[in-house]
Amino acid sequence: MTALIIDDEIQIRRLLRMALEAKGYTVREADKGQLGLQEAVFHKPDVILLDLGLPDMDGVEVLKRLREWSSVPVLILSVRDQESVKLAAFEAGADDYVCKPFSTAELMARLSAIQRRHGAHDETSLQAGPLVLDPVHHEAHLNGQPLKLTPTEYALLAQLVRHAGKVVTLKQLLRAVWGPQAEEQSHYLRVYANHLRKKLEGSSLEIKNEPGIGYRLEEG
Amino acid sequence: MTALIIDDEIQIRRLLRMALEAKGYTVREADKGQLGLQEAVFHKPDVILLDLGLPDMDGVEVLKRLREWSSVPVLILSVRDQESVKLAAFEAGADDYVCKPFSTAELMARLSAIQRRHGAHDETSLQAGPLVLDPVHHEAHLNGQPLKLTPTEYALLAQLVRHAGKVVTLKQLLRAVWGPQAEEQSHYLRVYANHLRKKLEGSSLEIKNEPGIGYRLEEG
DNA sequence: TCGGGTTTTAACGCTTTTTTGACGCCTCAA
DNA sequence: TTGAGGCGTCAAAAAAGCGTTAAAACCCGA
Repeated sequence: MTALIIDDEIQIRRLLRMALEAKGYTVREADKGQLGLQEAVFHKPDVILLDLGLPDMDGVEVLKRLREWSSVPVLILSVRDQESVKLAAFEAGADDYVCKPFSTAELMARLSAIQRRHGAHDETSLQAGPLVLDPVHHEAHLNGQPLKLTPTEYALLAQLVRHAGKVVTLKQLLRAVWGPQAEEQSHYLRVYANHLRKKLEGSSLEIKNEPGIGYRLEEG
Repeated sequence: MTALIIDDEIQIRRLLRMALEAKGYTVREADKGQLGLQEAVFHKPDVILLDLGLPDMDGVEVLKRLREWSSVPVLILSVRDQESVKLAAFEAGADDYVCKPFSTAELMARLSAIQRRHGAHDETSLQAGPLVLDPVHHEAHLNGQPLKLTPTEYALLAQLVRHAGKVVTLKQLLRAVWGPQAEEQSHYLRVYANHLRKKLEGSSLEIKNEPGIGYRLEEG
């Protein structure tokens, strides 16, 4: 997951970089519009944070040029709260518009929202209730405590967390964890669901079974 | 294009209705959460404007219930500018969050933005009146409530929903659900039609029999 | 080669689902 | 009026799926 920040103020870039890296993003920066467009072309970020007040060209212009070839989600940052500017930005294809000064937490939430819509699942921090998975390091934390998982256990749990609350079919799980040739080996799931249930014991999470269909991670 | 407004203040509803109709939307209204959810089930709006301060239930709760079976774009309206509320709303699956009082033009622009994103990838879901089937998760929802179905029940109902309103012949149903070698076992259908009728009881849907021909799912 | 952790396989009793069989109703035609 | 065929209903029998446990096979670093 790569995020591109296009902003001329170094303080803002630092702040955003910290927040984004905490969420697991790889961050790239640009302090000018031209440079930002180049970055977008060469590094294909998964999301762009674009300031409207750039020294070399107008932010809306940057957005228009970008939209000629890319549909990457773009969140606009701006000091200007003028309605005409906002409308122009949305017209040009912005996904959201946030005024400075902004709340970092809200910004991250809005980022997730537009990425969710874009279809590219926000894989930076898999989370379901008190359970947090770190896809990069294959680590898990439950209620802040480290949770030891074998690779197979992790893979299965990750799959369940990705669709937390919803049923994931037996085939989907088996394909994702053991590969397509294991689609019929549903006894694997019984064994590993059992392992995970023991490790999730005492938390608010439950792995429920829908007979003949699949499994579901549920928060009680 | 249909928009659903869920808000208890009639002035707000009037204002939004005018703005939306000017944009060419068909508008539906609800002044309570329960009613809003029902509207969403029956009329499948293309976008929802949801006020958080409803008299009967919390707006975030409405959103959660909605998200159990629908991925329609939702824009939150709220008088509250608290960060925690915003975060909860985004967490629950909101697409945007606007504080009252709002600019109508900006609201329309934001609406366009989230709808633009939504149009990108359409989900495949079977529907017949108040019944929604999700083929990916093998889940069913009736009037927004989860409906528990066994694999065979699901397969049969899916077949009926695919041809909702039309007669499906005995052979077609048996082939689709039990396989070609079961074409003569019309007995199965009587048993399972019975199961489904019980589960659909109280809804507007009926499974009707055409003697000697087949079955038909009808909305009354 | 050994030892540990991990994955796979196997076996048991249990629950849920599917199949089967039985019975009574209704309709239609002889 | 009566009997045959299709239908709805119920419930028991059979099958399939599940949870659990433990042992066997596997893998990898020491």
